[in-house]
Amino acid sequence: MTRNESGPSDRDIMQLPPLIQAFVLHFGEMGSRWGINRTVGQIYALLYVSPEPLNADQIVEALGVSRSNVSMGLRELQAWNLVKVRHIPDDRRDHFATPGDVWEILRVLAEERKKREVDPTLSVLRELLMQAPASEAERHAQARMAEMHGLIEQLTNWYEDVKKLETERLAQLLALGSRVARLVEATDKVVSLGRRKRKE
Amino acid sequence: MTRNESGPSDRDIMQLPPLIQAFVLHFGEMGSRWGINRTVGQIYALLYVSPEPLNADQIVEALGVSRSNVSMGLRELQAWNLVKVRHIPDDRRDHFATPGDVWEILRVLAEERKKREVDPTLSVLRELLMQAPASEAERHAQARMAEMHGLIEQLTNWYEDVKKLETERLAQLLALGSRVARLVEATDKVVSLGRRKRKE
DNA sequence: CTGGACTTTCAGAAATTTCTGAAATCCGTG
DNA sequence: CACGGATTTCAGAAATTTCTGAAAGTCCAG
Repeated sequence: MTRNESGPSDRDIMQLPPLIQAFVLHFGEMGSRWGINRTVGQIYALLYVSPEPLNADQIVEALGVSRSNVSMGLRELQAWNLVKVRHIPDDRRDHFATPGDVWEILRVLAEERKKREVDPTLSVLRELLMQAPASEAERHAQARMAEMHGLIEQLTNWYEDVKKLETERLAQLLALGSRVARLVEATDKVVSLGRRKRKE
Repeated sequence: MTRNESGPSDRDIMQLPPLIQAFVLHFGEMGSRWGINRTVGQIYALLYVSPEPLNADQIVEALGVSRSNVSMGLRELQAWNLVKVRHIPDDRRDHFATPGDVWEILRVLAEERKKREVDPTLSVLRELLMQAPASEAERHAQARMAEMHGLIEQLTNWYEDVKKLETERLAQLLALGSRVARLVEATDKVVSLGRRKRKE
């Protein structure tokens, strides 16, 4: 039974508590800077602060957007692995929730953004670097591309590496911040000392 | 998505070497995923691989877009600190170039994206966390916001920390990858051992 | 000043993205 | 297998963003 009360007036966000409304609206506006649209941002924010999974109609009512828009938004969020379907006993409708652990969310975000924003460029660069330059201009361009490729590869290698760490260790590393540099410095000395015996 | 498919229109990119053209076109298409528009992406790519600074008209000719569009694109890239003006002796026109060092570019990008994508959210979260929750729903929402805020703050603190490192050290750190975790682990032991006697 | 080389601004056109309602599809039940 | 609730699809409407040409602005040499 759908208790679909027609909205009292306009299409605005309805009776959400002000705190939640502010949060949802902010994510909606931020959405564009993050490459997602307003509705998707709002849906995500709403699910993120919701104590239990919501179904599509609840989202429609809370945000005041069309059912089909919510459907598409949820679809996109699922493609991003940012929401998952939960089933509630004795309820045929799909319910949706965000992962509870913020670290998990961070991992998913990093992974997906890398997949969409970095990997394609990396692969184009690789391809272009394979070709033989046909002029001085192309040679120079390729050298620049090689620089870019090298940097991105270093970054992604590092990322692939640290993403394997358990959250516990990751947090420790974060907490260390640049103090870790001192460690590296120390290691560096040891290494370069060792190297000096053979070379230089 | 793409407008200029294979039309031999005179508005297309002109006599760029194929390698450079491919690079420029890729950055144009990637632009949308990066929150910049096609022209801005293309301008950046073009300047990035150019051996010397270009003036606006050269960009117009290379990309086949309007002069005003180039002007706006350059303006945006300058706002991002991704291109700088260079002056060529005996030439009144402004010339533009990207920073040569890819690490410098990385720093600029990180800084600007943080400024645009993270800082506003952090400040909204802080503000919302100050308010007294008026209901159980708000209380729960605030708890979730606090989790998010905590994580973002940890990340930005880490970032503020490591961005101070010289490129040299930064590269070392990257190269270490997750092996740094072992160092941390070891240090952890040493430190906790040492703490019983003395420090550092 | 004035003329000309260079650049920016801006209103509207063009392109793209987002959103919607209606229709179609799916799927378990009676 | 027909019914009905739940969901998705999709064509077009609405909103937003990007792009352009024309006009205005800037700056300097003469």
